[in-house]
Parts: sequence; structure tokens; C-alpha cells
Amino acid sequence: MRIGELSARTGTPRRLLRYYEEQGLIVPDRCANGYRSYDERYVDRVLQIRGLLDAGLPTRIIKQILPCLDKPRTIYFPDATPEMIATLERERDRMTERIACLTRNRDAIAEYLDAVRGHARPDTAREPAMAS
DNA sequence: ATTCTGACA
DNA sequence: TGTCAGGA
Repeated sequence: MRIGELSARTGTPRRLLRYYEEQGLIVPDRCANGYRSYDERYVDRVLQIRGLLDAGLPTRIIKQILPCLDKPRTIYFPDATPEMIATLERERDRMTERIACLTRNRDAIAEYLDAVRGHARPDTAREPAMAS
């Protein structure tokens, strides 16, 4: 498939798919006309990348650990270099901290929401939602 | 119609 | 990340 289909199937802007390639996260084949060619495997690949990015990992780190997290979780020990292990542990800990932070903020919001609802005036209907 | 590279009022 | 250019 070409970039347009991959974009649609992963909900990722074409601009970003090219950016990921620029950062070495994906290396699609090229058709004779120069168009990028992606096989089915890239759909999951891209979603995997977006997930990691969303988890707060920088592209440079993703580029290193992506092969370790590839589909066939083949745990090739040779890939488990001490630097890699250290990087993974560091990222794992950052994720843990991030989760704790998100949890605190979610709870704070939930608490605020409960308080506001408690004071809600049952006679005052919700204001009409504005466009956009 | 789609994609490509490069660039930034 | 968006978006426009200029070409294939």
C-alpha cells in the first residue's frame, strides 16, 4: 500500500509517516516511480510507534528499542546489550512516574467534578453548546 | 488524483 | 506538525 492508505488505516498524517521515516523509525520500500510502498506489517508498526510516542518516549529511543518490541517477541539475547537494558529500565521508570502523575491529576479532576455536581442547580439547564 | 522533496509569514 | 510550492 502507498502512504495514503497507511495514513488512513493508522489515523496518522502523511506528514508524520514521512517524518518517522526521516527519523529512521520505519524504512518503507520504494516503487519505481519513487512512491513509498508499505506492506501490512507497517500498520501495526506505526500504531506501535504512536503508542510509544504517546507514552512519552522520544523518537531516538524508539528507534533503538523498536526492534526489541517487534511482533514476534523473539527475545534475542544478542540484542539485549547492557546499554539497551539500561535504556529500557530508564524508560520503564519514566513511564511509571508519568502514570503516577496522570493518576493524581485524573483524581483531582474527578474530585472537582464530584464537588461541582454536588452544587449543581437542578433548575438551570445546560447552556447550549457552541459550534466549533 | 496521489505522492515527492524541501522549506517556513 | 501544518502547509504551500513545483514537479512527476
